Amino acid sequence: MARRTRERILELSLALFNERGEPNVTTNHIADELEISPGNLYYHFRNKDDIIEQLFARYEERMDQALVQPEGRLPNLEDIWLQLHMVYECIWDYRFLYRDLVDILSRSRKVRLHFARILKRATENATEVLRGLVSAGIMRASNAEVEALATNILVVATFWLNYSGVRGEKDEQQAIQSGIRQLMMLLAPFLRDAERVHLHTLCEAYNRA
Amino acid sequence: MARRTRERILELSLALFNERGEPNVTTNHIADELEISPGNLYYHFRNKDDIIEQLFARYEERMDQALVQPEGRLPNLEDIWLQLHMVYECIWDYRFLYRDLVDILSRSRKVRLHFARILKRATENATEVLRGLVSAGIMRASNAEVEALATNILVVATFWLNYSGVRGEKDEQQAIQSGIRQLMMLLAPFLRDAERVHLHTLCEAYNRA
DNA sequence: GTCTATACGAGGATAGAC
DNA sequence: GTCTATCCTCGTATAGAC
Repeated sequence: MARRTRERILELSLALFNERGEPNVTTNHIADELEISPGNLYYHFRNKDDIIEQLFARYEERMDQALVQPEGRLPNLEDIWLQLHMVYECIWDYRFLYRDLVDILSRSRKVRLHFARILKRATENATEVLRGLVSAGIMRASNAEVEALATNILVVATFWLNYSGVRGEKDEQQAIQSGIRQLMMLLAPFLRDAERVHLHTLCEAYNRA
Repeated sequence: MARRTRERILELSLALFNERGEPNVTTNHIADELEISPGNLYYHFRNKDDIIEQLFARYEERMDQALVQPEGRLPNLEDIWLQLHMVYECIWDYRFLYRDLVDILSRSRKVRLHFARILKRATENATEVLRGLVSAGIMRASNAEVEALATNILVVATFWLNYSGVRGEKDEQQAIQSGIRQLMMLLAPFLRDAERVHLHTLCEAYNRA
């Protein structure tokens, strides 16, 4: 039962962190709900931060997958939409990280460095996609504009769930859909007219879905 | 010395919250640094949340002032720049609120409602300014675009200091300047060519300042 | 208004038996 | 691997003297 208990601790921790916020979940809560002893929990993990670091490692792996680019061809608007969906799903599944981002990063150098890496990679990814759109003639923007746009995409993506949560939005799918639309509206003004119409059609379609 | 002590508690609390993060500052820390007793602190405030609510009231008043529109004329780009500066200065001075926004809002219904009010007012303000630019012919955008743009401005403004902090930026003026530039880059693609050039000149000027 | 002293509970963590 | 028992520390908050 060793692996199993360790796994159950991680799963429940993630669920409780997401639901109640990491600062509001103690090791005792976790042990209680699993009906194991606190001592047992501390057999499997050095401390609470250890649990968070293990969860972060899974988050990082998942996000890395979501940031993989299709090889050998330029992405179209549907590709982008799909990728944003995977990114937001990942953020949603580990939203406790984003809810208390500054505190969590301040407590662990390791997590801080790895999060910086993810942010860097995501920025490069966004920049690359945007440059692809520009060189395909789908989008028109200067280098400075691409850079600023990539940053704004990162900021909005990183904090959208916090923002929509503060605004009272509770439904996951709703929050994710509106998050994607916000990002798309960020790059819409740079698109050619034909592509802008295409984007609007996509938005309409997903609004009804 | 009554008013004075109360005032000193509020001032130091704000400074410590901003510096170390609200969750990492206890009432004992505050009392210690002021060289007063914990009991004395609790004579002036019911509890820690009471201190936060008082600080929030000051924040709210300050932000309300920053959101006042000049009467009787449409704002130009310099007006907008100045207003954004006042907004960011206010956010900076109360950045502990933004650092742990979700947690702080979850603990106090009062603060939650008032923050929602500020967010609403800021969104209306942004929308109004954008509509002004559109009707003055300085900017071209549909209603849907104005709405999405206003939301993105709010998201970026709300979380910019967190984002730039996570990225390692420590200098206040630097962070604020880059925050303003990011917001300006958000509306740049909607501006007429002449105004876009004007904006770039402004950016250059402030970059050197 | 301010202090001293203290109660109380919570959370993190460990020792040692089984 | 798991449990029981326990410790320690910290943070909040109050009582009562001055």
